[in-house]
Amino acid sequence: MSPRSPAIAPRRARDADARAYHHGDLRNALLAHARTMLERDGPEAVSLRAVARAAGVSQTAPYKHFASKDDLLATIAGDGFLELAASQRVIADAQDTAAERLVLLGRDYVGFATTTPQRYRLMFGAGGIDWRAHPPVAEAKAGSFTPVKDVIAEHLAGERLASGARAEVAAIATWALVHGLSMLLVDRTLHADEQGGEHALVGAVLEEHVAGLGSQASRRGAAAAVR
Amino acid sequence: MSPRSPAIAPRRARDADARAYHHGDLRNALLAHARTMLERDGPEAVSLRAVARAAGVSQTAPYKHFASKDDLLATIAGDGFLELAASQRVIADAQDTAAERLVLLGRDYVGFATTTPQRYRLMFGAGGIDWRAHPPVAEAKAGSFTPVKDVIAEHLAGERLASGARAEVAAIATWALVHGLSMLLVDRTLHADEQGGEHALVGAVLEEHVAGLGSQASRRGAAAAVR
DNA sequence: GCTTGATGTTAACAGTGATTACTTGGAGGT
DNA sequence: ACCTCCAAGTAATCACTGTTAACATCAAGC
Repeated sequence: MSPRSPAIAPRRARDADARAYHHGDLRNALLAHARTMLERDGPEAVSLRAVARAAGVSQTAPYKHFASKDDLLATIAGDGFLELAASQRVIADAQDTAAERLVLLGRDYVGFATTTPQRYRLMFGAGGIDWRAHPPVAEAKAGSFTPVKDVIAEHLAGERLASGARAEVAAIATWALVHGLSMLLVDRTLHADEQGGEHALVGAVLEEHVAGLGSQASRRGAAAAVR
Repeated sequence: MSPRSPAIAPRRARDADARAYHHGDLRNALLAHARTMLERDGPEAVSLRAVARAAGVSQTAPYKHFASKDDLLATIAGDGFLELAASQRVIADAQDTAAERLVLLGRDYVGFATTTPQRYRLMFGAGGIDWRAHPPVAEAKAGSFTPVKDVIAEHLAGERLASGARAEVAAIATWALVHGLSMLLVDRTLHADEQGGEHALVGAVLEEHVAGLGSQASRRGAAAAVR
């Protein structure tokens, strides 16, 4: 994201007086204030004018850096997906068992969601913005899912009956499970502290899921589902 | 929901002229138009004024029937949760195996979500309304989860090691799985037709999950998660 | 038949996203 | 050293939103 950030900052030559006519780094300042307001009030309550006020500029100044309010939010969401993807990639490439990495991936995913819950909500549709209208965001979103998909494939590689379709289903199920858990926590439908804390809850749910993935019973179940 | 609907409609005495000064059944007309616009444009784009226009009434008339826009949306969401809960209850009380009923519950749940996707988004936080500020909605929401919880408890009742905590975790995992799948379908992150259709996808995911729930492996997994 | 209260309407306020036309001032070529 | 150009700021304005206050209407009950 942040496509046009110049390699070397051409402004802010004088270092002292921050309040020139030209702001110096308004784009990033706007993003920072928007992120703060996003996490405080939620995506629906973020106002471009309020962001501009917080940055100390006129209400139309943001339009020199973002085509629209949606464009600003898309930048934040896209950065979020890239951040998530990078974090997941590191875990996926670690040395542990595939099963262990799956649990770690799940913990990391849910942790990402609960650390910046409003951003997570934004990333998954809460502002009513369709990322298909913002291709870089759509790409980053898809990319954030590939580490899980890879590790699932690896986890099921040693199995008989391990068709590609089965790995695909298992990957979708895992994503759905972790995403659903994140959503229920983020919108406060579930309260982690009533379930022994996030660590214990995510651990219990994921260990059960991953163990089930490899079991004889789940193979029978998956086979039965085809009919 | 819809608390104050009179037992017998006291107006619309003359049946012909629909355009009296008093609308006759404005409350329900507003709800109907709101539902239509909700499903067409999403919760974020629903405007109380547009709803009023659609009903052919002044923009402040809705305030005689709803305290605020959020109140109108809360009514729709609450009705949605009641509808979902009723449908789930019927399946939970059917004659099939607990395992079979779990799959049917999942199908029903995902079907509910994908039939009226924008309403489902509204019910789960899109629109930025916190149902804790609308107690009847919060109750209806909690109630829509109990059928699954009951059947999970029943499913695990025959097991050794079947502590209440384990059933609780399994219920949460199941809810998260089905809710996550619904969300991914509803916000078009996933496309059911690329996965063999919704029926096949939900079937595959749920059969695998339910089979895993009862397996030896999942018991080992759940035990391991405690550490 | 008069009063009353629920159900409408009109007018207004503050806040929003966005567009247009303007000003400013720093960077680079001559 | 100057001068031009254009990215990055501003002010004014439009259409729209949620919400409130004050006023109008009409059906029903005493």
